[in-house]
Amino acid sequence: MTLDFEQMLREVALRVTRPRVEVLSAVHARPHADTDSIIAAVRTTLPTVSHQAVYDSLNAMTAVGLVRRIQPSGLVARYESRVGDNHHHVVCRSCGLIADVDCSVGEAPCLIASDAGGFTIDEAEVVYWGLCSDCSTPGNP
Amino acid sequence: MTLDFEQMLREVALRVTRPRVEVLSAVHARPHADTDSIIAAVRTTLPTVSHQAVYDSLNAMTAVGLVRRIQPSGLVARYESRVGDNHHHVVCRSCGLIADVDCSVGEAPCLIASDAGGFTIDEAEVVYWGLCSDCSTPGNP
DNA sequence: AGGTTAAACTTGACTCATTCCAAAAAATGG
DNA sequence: CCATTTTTTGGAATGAGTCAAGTTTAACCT
Repeated sequence: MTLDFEQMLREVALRVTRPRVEVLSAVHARPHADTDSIIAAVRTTLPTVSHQAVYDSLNAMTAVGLVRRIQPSGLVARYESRVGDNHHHVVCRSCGLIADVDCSVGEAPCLIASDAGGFTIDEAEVVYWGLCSDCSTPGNP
Repeated sequence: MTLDFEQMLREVALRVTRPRVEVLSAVHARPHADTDSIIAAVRTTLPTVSHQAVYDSLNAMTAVGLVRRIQPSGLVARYESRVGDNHHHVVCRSCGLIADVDCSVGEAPCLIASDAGGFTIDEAEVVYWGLCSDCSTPGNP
């Protein structure tokens, strides 16, 4: 499995380093994890990584589109490996759980290709807010 | 004009204080302003307000729906007075300029009433990313 | 009106995610 | 395998936002 990730890094012209491989692996293993969780996960196999190396890796991989950063209002940044498609997210207001949602209105790109107010739009980001099934069960405020 | 804002505060059962009136006025005067700008604006007429009072006012007014907080990924919180309708925002990747966009796909609530993956959704938040007309002019990266 | 009380405000310290920095280490390319 | 360039390290810094103790004030009551 490690080879997979090395390959993916090379394909986007990023140098292959242990921290990057482990970070990429961690993001694949736990979708929607925040930076702290990823640092913790990486340290189980690579105990000495600095938090900075993880931040750098995540930024570099986000920049080339290997991973995707999601950051709903008021929450810390989270990362996922599902990239390239056009899915969105549901966030639980109570516990912060995030789940994927496929684009439901309109077709694939979910994007206004035209410009609005002179803006040239290249991405539409949708966040749905609500309660997950656990939190909407009677008894949880 | 001051009376207007006092009235609005009373209608939502918030105590009428100078800081609140001035904050509300500032949010109306400059849509999409961030907290710092609002603090600065309020201090032109009320030089001694603490930043905490402004934060508190904004939180209280956001909680009752008198103002709306918007917080695109990576940017600081911004506030606007246009509430109750269902408009969204375009954000310029280059300069951070924000403009309003009316709901364009689907009808008014822009909301999946059904539940996705067990979630009970109550709000759909859409952010369009791109470049404003100034920043997409040749010459600006 | 004047007193009472709960809500707001002030001040200043503090948190915490994220970034900056300079030196040390490691990964490619020749 | 060595030189060059990029990463990683470790620690300090930044900055939006929050917390808490004590004081002030708006709103309610008679």
